[in-house]
Amino acid sequence: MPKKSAKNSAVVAAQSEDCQVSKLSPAALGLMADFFKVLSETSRLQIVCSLKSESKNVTEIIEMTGLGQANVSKHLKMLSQAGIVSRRQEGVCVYYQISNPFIFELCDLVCNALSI
Amino acid sequence: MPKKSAKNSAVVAAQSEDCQVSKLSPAALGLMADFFKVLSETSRLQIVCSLKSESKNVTEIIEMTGLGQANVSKHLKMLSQAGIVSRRQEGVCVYYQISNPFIFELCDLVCNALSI
DNA sequence: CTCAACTTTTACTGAATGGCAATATAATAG
DNA sequence: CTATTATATTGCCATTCAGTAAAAGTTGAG
Repeated sequence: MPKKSAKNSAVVAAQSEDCQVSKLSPAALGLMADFFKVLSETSRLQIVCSLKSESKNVTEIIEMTGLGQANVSKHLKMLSQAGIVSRRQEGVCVYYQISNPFIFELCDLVCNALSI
Repeated sequence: MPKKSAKNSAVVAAQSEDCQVSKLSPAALGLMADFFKVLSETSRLQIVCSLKSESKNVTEIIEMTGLGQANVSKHLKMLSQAGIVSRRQEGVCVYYQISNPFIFELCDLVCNALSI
């Protein structure tokens, strides 16, 4: 089983033992902490959820979430820098989409663990 | 009917459809955000990792992580309130242990996704 | 070109929080 | 009882950051 093919699905990778958090250096844990931090705000989770079914432009995200325009723009920048969403410009509109559906698997995992 | 053969881990929960993050109310997303926030600090991840193999008392955690005493105490309180660790007193010592090993599956999932 | 629509950036404020030192509390030994 | 060890709490400071309004930047239409 080559690692390279396993990387296609984050879940598969988790079931193999390529990486174990308990072996990481504090610096590596910092990267992981940064990732969790991006998901640690309700507004950003709302934005992620609004992109579940299809890509949307900023105005559509604003309408779906009810968040302020400047706020959505900043959150999208953070989500983009974290690799969670990707950006695509079409004319005057900018569309965002989920980069890796792994994020929904992760959230559903937590959702079930918390029995929300 | 499960898609694939048995997988006896929290991943199974993610593959079933008990809960989907995309259907949650903002309030429910807030609970999830709070959970991620607990994991969004390097120090707390260090503490969690120090408890991977066995339960430890506060002094042992301080020694393993190199963090300050007051800090460790506060972080343990947060981890405890989040249900990630549990507390057990033995004489003058207080031992903490991971409440649910699910947390390591979660972290390993992220660890692989980030290719750390 | 100008104008309008869409998005990003900047400047600001208030709230939350990590780390630290000092103090307080708890349990046990002597 | 007092002393010691272990843990928890409090007060303070510096930093981070979500939210907002205003300004700036970008794109396409006419």
